[in-house]
Order: sequence, then structure tokens, then C-alpha cells
Amino acid sequence: MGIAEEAFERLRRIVVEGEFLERMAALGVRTQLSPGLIKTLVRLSQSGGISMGEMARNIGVDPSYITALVDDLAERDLARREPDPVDRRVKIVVLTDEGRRLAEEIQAVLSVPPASFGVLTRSEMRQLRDLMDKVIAADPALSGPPSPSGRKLVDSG
Amino acid sequence: MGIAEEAFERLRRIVVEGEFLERMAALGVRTQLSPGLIKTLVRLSQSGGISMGEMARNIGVDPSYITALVDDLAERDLARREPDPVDRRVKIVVLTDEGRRLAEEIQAVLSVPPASFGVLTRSEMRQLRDLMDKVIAADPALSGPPSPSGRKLVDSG
DNA sequence: TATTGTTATACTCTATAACTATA
DNA sequence: TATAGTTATAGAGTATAACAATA
Repeated sequence: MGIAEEAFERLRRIVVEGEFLERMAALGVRTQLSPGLIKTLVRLSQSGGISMGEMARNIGVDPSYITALVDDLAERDLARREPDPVDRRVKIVVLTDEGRRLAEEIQAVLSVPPASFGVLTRSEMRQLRDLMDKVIAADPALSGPPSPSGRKLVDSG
Repeated sequence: MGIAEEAFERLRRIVVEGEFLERMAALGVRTQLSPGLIKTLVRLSQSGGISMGEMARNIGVDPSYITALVDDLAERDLARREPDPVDRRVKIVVLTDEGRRLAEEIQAVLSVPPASFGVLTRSEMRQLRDLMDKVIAADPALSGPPSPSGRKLVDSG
């Protein structure tokens, strides 16, 4: 196993096997939102208004399931459909104020590092963040910022 | 957002939003194994022989579902139940040779870093790995090695 | 004719409750 | 009586196929 593999294997274990998973589960319980709904909400808050189809490609599920997902969010008053001004087939999904608030709350929770991160010094954390930024910048699917600055799609599928 | 949050938020994005997810999906398609089965297989190869109940606690699902999971693995000749020598209620699940082979193959795939890791220099990758090791060592749920060296459970839940 | 979204439906994943065997 | 595992069943989560409206 090369160094890159070793490094990534650690990364993966920390995220998918560590304390983080429990936190996701707890988040689901507290918000009463399924993983799919949480993902949808977060992506919506990153893109600030995308069509049903874009969303389907974006989070990698079938369009018919987006209908169900958005129905669900709409029933909870977290999102709503708006007509596209130029193509009447298209519906744009936008977050309500409450949806945006909840999405931000969720993202905050997701960003809280596991307690074990406490062993790193500030300088090590900076190092880590900079390394991660370099990797993210090199991944076209990730390099769009999480702030609502516009598009950022897998799209080319 | 502090530096720790920034660092972890990047980590999380790389693993859960990047190329890695597609790879997991592709793995599922190729092996015809559901995420639950893959997780079970990998955990089994890490512990080399645990009871149904331990497994349920270990991967965090209901015991009844472990029955279904192991039934499925057994049908595919990837695992089998063996009687516990001291408690006749207990069944020990062990991988077959083919199961072990497949589990190793899966772990190898999971460890392949995304292409974007290529932007890191060797020294940066070493830095990254060492930082991750430090974090893992501080997380009691993670600090058991993935090699088949015995137990390693969440257990205290 | 092709595309966006929806509906109806079915299949997969997972949990709850009741049960059997053993302790 | 309590615990390990199983069975039967029900509920989420998600996809496929057929459809309506618009392009």
C-alpha cells in the first residue's frame, strides 16, 4: 500500500467509521429528516435554486424520486417549487426561509470535527486544512464553494 | 468557523461528496452486494469470527437484519455460521475463503484515493497520513487496526 | 419528436414484535 | 427469567415504466 492509499484509507475511516456517523444518525432523529432529505436540503442551500432535473443529476438519484423528496420538503415548508420563467416545463426548487435556516444548522453540525481532532495542534490543523484545500481544488466535482455562489454540478454525466 | 471545523469540513466533503461515492456505487454494481453486505463483509474480515449479536452492535443494525445479511452472504458462499463451543445459543460468523478474498478486494478498492490526491507531493501525503494517524489514535472507536488482529468494537453503547 | 416532471407501481433495505431454543 | 437468534411483517427509501405537458 503506497502512501497515498494509506493517507486516504485513514481519511475514509475517520469519516465513515468514526463518531461522525452517529452524529449523522442523531441529526436525522432530531430533524426527522431522512438522509436523502438532508442531502437535498444541503445541496439546495449550496446552489440556491435549481431545477428538479439538475437536482436529480446533482445528488445522483432518479428524477421521480426528486419529486417525492421535494414533495416532502414542501409539506414541511422547507422548500417550494417556482415556475421557470423561460421554460414552462421546468420547475425551480428554492428553499424557504425556514429551509435555509435548517440547512445552515445542519451544515454547522456536519462541520463539527470529532472530538479526536482535539489532539492536533493549531498548526497541524492549518496544515491539514491546506492539504485538503489543495485536493478539493483539484477535484472538479468539489471545487465549487459551498457558499450560494451559483452552479456547481456533476452535470457531465 | 475555526480551523478545526474548516479542516474537517474539507475532509468530509472529499469523502462524502467526491469521486469516492461513485466508486462505492460501482463496487456495489460489480459485486452485486448492497452497502449493508459490503459493510458486513469488511467488518467480518477485520474481526475474523464474531457472533451475530456482536456483529449487530458492531455495524449498528438490528439483530434481525443480521440474520438476513448473513443468510445472504451464506447463500453466496461468502460466509457461514459456526456453533459457539461454549454457548449453544450463539452462532459465530466466519468468512469463507472466497469471502475473505472478496473482502480484501473491496478494501483495496476503498483505499484507492481519488484522482485529485495526485496533486499532493509525496511529502505532503506523508504529512497527511501522519496527521490522520494521530487523529485515529485518539479515537477509541477507530484505533483498532484493520488487520485481523482480534476484536475492535463500539461495544460500550 | 424530445425533454421535464409526475404518477403508479414494485423492489430493496431495515426495523419492530412475536417466537424458539438455550442459559 | 433473560439472552441469542430467527420469522413474519411492516415501513422506509429508491428505481422503472408509462404518462402529461411543453418544447
